[in-house]
Order: sequence, then C-alpha cells, then structure tokens
Amino acid sequence: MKQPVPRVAVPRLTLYLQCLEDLPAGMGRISSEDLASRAGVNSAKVRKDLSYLGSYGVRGVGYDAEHLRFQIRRELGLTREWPLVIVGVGNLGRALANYGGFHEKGFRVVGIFDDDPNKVGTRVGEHRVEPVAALPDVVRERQARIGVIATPPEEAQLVAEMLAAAGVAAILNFAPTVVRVPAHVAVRRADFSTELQVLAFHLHQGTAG
Amino acid sequence: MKQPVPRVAVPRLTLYLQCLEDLPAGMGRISSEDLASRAGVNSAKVRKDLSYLGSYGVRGVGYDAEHLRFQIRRELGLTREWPLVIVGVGNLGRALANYGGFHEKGFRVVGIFDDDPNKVGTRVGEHRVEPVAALPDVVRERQARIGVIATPPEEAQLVAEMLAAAGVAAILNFAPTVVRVPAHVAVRRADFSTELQVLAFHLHQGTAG
DNA sequence: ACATGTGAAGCGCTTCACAGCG
DNA sequence: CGCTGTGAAGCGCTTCACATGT
Repeated sequence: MKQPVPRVAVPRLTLYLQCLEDLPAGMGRISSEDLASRAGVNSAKVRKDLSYLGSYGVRGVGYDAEHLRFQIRRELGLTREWPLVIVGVGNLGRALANYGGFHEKGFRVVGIFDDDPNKVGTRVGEHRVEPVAALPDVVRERQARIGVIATPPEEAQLVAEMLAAAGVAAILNFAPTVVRVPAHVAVRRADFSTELQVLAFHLHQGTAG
Repeated sequence: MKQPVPRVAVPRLTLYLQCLEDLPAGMGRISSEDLASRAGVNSAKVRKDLSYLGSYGVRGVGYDAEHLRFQIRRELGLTREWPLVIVGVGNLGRALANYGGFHEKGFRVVGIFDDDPNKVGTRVGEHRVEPVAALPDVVRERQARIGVIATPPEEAQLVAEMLAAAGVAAILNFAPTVVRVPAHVAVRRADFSTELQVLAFHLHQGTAG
C-alpha cells in the first residue's frame, strides 16, 4: 500500500517530473522502462518511487503521462504556489529572477532585495529591487515561505538570520559558505563549487583508482 | 584501516572543506564535535568520514585544521587544477564565469562560449567569448575535462553532445532539462527548480503531515 | 582525562523476482 | 501477453559505544 516517500526519492520525483515535461507532445502514456531510461535510473526504482504516490499505472500498459505529472506535483506540494524572495542582485540574482519557469513549477517571486543604492529601485524581471532593510516587512506581508540567498558569501550569514527572523521556513543558499539558522528552518546549499568538486572526485577516481 | 570513500560521503567532504575554510583565523585545531556542529551533522559521521582519508587526528586533542584541509583536497583530487569550459553567456553564465574561487577550489576556466553574435568577442571576467563552433577545438587544445552548461534548456542537449564528442569527462548542467550522454561521461544536474521543489516538499510535509 | 578511530548493530534504500491484473 | 506493484532479500550507510592512544 501507499507508503511515505523516502527522503532520497524526493529529488528523483522532481527528475521524473522534468522528464515528463520534456516528453514529445502527443505521448499520452509511458512505461516505467521508458521513463527510467530518460531519467537515467532503473525501472524497478521508478516503479517503487511511483508506488509511493499511489497506484496510478495500468498493468500491461504503463502510466498516463499527464495524470502522473499531476500526481507527482501533488505529492511534492506543487499544486499550490509558494511565495519566495530573492536576496542579492548580482548576475546570479538576476539569472534566478529572470527564470521563466516559476509559475509552471509552483513558485512565485514576491520580492527581490539588494543594498547597493545603484540597484535599489531598478527593475529585474517583473520586480523592482527593494532595500534589504525592507525584507522583514515584505516577507511578513507577502507571506514568503522561502528565501533565496544570492549574495556574496560575507553577507550570507546575516541575510540567513534576517530571513529566519522574518519567518521564512526554508532557505536556498547559493553563496559558497555554510549558514547556521534555527533548527525549524530548512536550508539547502546550491553551491557551484560543491558540484564541481564532486565531479572532480569522480574524474580523479577514474584516473588514479 | 583506510577504506574507500562512500559515494554519499563526497559532498560531505566538500562541506567540511568549506567549514574549515570559513574557520576563524588562528584556529589551529578543531574537534570532530566542533566541525560537526558547523557542518550540521553528528560527530560520529565526521569521524567516520575523516577516517576514509587516513588517521590524521590526535586522540584527546582533535584535528589540525590546515592539514585536514589539505588531506580532504587531496582525496577529492583538488591538488591539481581541472580545466573547464562554460557554455552560455546569459546572467547565469556570467555569474559562473565571474566566480572568484576557481583557483582556490581547484578549477580553471579555459573557455567560454555563446552563439549570440552580440556576445561573441566581448569579455566576461578574464575571458573573451568564443562562438560555440569553436568549442570542439578549444576543448581538445586546452584539455578541458569539465563542461558547464548554462544555456537555455532548448540548447542543452545539443551542447551536451558537443561537449561529450569533444572529449570532456564530466558535465555540470544548469539548464532545467535532462540531458543524455554516453555512459563514460558523468553528468550532474544543478537545477534551481529541483532545489526549490525539494524545499517545497519539506514545507508541504510540515504543514499537511 | 579526553577525543579519535572503529568493529558491530541497526536502519533505510535498492534491487530482485514474480504475483497480480488489465 | 505485458507491465505494474510489491514482499523479501541484499547492500551500504549511519549510529552506537567503547577500546585505543596521547
């Protein structure tokens, strides 16, 4: 029967979701085998992961692609819209703010902040940059649940504390440093150099045993 | 005795490395307990992870911070420099190219590419943007081992194939799509929306059971 | 006295292999 | 017949708890 989703299955569900959205138009159904090969995992894992959502496949046939998309989105909590704020308007902050897929993926930018007077008041995407001092009020008023840190590393800890104090429940930290926040706030690192270093390790293993 | 590093320990080693680099100046040694609390894991895990490198701690005392940094870097293969190329000069590509920590972290940008004629020839960081058509030759000549995809999703698959054909051994894909490459090429996704969706799931769980 | 290093137990995820069902 | 859904076995990682060493 329907069991709770294991921690490690969550990123895989987002992966399947991405694969389903990249599917050629007119592909109404898909087998676990096909989805597995697109996602780069084995089919038993796909079936097991999908079984955590419920029994939405048809034996002998496969899964209805659109229905499956909806069920994954439902399980991940993406059938509502999560308000988020972005702090830091460098190239990275701009790249994030201009990301086109927010609505489609279940998110909405409700504020973007920087302390550079040359940036405050300018437009980025559909938003006007506000001073960091305005962050606490904005987070509360617009009910932001997620804060994205796109500042230089020196400012990341302070921003994390402001976000936590203002009441966000989760932080995505792009700065190459480790921030400490109260236990009730979830933090994920999205660090470029971590990713590169993991790849370097694989290459290193390949060459040096 | 010294065992091979488990897959899942690799990102944690990079995390410890980051914590060690953020240490207050003049902190010559550190205990597993202290490092664990900075990294947000438990101390037994730190000790176990560090034991994969060898026995570099002193019982009753702790670890020499600088020596430990070096040993982690050695194990990850960061005592050499890995040449990489960046494809796509949008805000994201620029953010990546301007990342200041490449040399310190063990990487070197040897080329940056885009197909927009308005961008080719312009400078980004210390590099001049080259046309994507030049990618295969540049990768070969400058021995790039890693390719970073910072293009729109529509172009990601083609770029991935070019990188693989040109001989990179690893790809870091920032585009929100899944790319397929020959099995001998390692791929990591670094997708903004995946990270947000994982956080959304945690928030969703917290509120809805 | 104190913190590391580590066998061993415990736990959760992966994979297998096939029963179940359209 | 074909593909899903799933108990059960297998595997690898985490955590414990203490022997080890300074």
